[in-house]
Amino acid sequence: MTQRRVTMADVARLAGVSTTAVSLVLNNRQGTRISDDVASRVRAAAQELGYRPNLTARALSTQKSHVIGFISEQVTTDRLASGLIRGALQEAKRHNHVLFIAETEGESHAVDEAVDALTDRQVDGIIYAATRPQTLRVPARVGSTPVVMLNAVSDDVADNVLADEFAGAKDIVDLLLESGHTDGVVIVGRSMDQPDDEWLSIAVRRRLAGIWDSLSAHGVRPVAQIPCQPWSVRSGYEAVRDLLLAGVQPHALICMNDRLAFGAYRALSEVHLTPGRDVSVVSFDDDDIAVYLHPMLTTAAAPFEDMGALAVRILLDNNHRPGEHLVPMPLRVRDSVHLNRATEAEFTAMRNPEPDWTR
Amino acid sequence: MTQRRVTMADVARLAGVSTTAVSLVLNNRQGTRISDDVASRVRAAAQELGYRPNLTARALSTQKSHVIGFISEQVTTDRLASGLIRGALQEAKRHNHVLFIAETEGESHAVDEAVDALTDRQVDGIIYAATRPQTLRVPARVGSTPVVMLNAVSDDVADNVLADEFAGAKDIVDLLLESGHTDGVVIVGRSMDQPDDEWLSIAVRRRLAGIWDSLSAHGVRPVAQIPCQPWSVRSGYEAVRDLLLAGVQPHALICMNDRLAFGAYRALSEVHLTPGRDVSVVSFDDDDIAVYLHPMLTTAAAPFEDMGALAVRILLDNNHRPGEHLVPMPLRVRDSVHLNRATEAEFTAMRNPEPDWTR
DNA sequence: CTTCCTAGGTCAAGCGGTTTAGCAGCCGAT
DNA sequence: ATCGGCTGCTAAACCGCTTGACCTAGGAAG
Repeated sequence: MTQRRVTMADVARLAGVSTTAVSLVLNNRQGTRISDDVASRVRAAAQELGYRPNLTARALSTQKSHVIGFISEQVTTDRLASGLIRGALQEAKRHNHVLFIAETEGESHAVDEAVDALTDRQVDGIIYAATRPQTLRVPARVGSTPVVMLNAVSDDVADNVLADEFAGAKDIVDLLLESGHTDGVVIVGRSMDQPDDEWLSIAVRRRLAGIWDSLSAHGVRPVAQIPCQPWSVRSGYEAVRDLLLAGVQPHALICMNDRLAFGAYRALSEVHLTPGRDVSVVSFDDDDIAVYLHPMLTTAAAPFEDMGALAVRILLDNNHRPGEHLVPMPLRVRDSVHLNRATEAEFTAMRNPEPDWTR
Repeated sequence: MTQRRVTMADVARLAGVSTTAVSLVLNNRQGTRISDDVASRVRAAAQELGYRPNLTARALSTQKSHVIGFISEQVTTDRLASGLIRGALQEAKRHNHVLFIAETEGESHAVDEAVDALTDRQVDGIIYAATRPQTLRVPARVGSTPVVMLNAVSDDVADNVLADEFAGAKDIVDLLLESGHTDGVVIVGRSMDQPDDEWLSIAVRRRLAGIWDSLSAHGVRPVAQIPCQPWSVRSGYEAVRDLLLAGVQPHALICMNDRLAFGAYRALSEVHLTPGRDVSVVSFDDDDIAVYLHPMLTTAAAPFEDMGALAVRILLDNNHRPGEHLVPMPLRVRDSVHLNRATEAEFTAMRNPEPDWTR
């Protein structure tokens, strides 16, 4: 029951050596002169007793806890924070680190509390993850603990990792246009000349820039651009419904995210237009709903897991060059874009080998 | 830069007392005789220096880390693990605890690794969360660290928290039947007399029992029961499509989960039957997709957040009575069941005040 | 004038590791 | 014989906090 955990002293006693020797052997430190005889005795003893080092004690002594703090506005919400966490988790594990998780729900006093709770526990670094890539102030009180912003930007913090929105947008629109869908292009979610507002985060800005870069490279002008305030299913539905009511016949929809696309699908099906046949649709994020849709959505995936992993790597690598780290957005080529022969050949390899229909 | 963190010794020096005094004051321990004068000097000094205790050191000394380990098969996946984590997180925070997260992806060696990683860090307790309420063996090597199973059951572990599937099922089917939908009842997902298989977890068993309890209490016999192997969107679609093809006209669908319901919706709409008008649909889990559906799904919600919170409370309360802890499943009364006057009055209060359409 | 409380603290030994300085023995060179 | 240098290992300080044992001065009691 209250069996004391076996300590280094126990191992030392059994092996008939000092704890120093045990420490040196078990951490197999180079450059220290320990005989093979002692080394093997120590190892045998440790093995026999089932010794495991107490990492709390080690942390106290070495000032390295092998723990990373992960502060996030929310831990739940579709793939977003989940993906970031999951990526960070796996990368941390490979480096024998463990993750503290804290949630702030956007309240700034909660951020301070979380930072305190983590630094009080000697974390080796802090990852601050936001649900939307915004510029935000990170609490000054981080002391000497390194911080990296994940899916966010801060003036005070050197490192931040973001999705490569520009390239992703360019790629997915290239796919659309090179499949021949250059007429009747509609952008759902935002117009280029719409005035700036709180919604215009860095991510949106770049996503839009990528779209336009591709459009003008192909000499294409959209027939309509519809701003939407929240990027919700309802907004997408209303936007496309109104468009159809106004008599516009779209042939290619560029939706600013998957939720808008979901709404667009509904509006299209109401007038018996089938996505992927009558209208090609591309979108962003690869939200969970993307594969629930019928036909499944072709979308530029937000690479959350990769981003989370990269954040950890940056934190652990103390001679990386600081700055902005962009993670590519992989294209999920599914069924909402009708491919022509050329693009079929080029993009077919990108298809999900096994769409997770069965989930 | 490399500014040393202020320690208790610093505070003691500034206040002109011993570290013992500082410790006693700052932890305001009762029954120790410290003058008000000293106490206030200590507090002032701590305040002035911005002292924060080093919790690693404290943990080493007290053998209590104020950290809880959370091992989960997956951290992501729709509301499931996310909800459990989120609930645990918030409850932990209220008790000044922090959560370590570890993920196993179902591999058993990963479980051992995770347990080691956590116990090496002196966690005060471990929560083991599964994605499906199964009976599973928990590694023996947990030593003296208490464990609670979350959404799972183990013979070796005393405490486990589960959703109250029986009551939830009974409630949601009561709602359906008392709204007058007693003819043409179809159970989608499992038949009562289906042979046991790996899918028949405790949760499913109880859910089914609750359904039948309600049915027989109301003297209702379903016109059909359709087993489905994975409870996926596709299965639900195929099940209902085949049913309709066979000429059965359902008026009330009891779907074993929301994904099946999603598929059922599609099959119904193909023959121009509208859920909530022509056919009432009830379901389980309150998955994310439940509110994306049109009309929104009336479902018995899996109370993941409450379950996570309860697990933490159990772990921290060392004189609770051990055993099985059931958490009620709240009904989400939305639009897929056509209510009659009586049930309207009774259940209308349960409606979500603000459906999160806008997400 | 001792003795005994008691109020008000302090000392020092942990907790379980890491790490620096140093010690003993042995050998070859001077 | 002396000295320096190497090899192989240990003593002890330290990381920052907690805690049971102990110490001291002042007043009350004898």
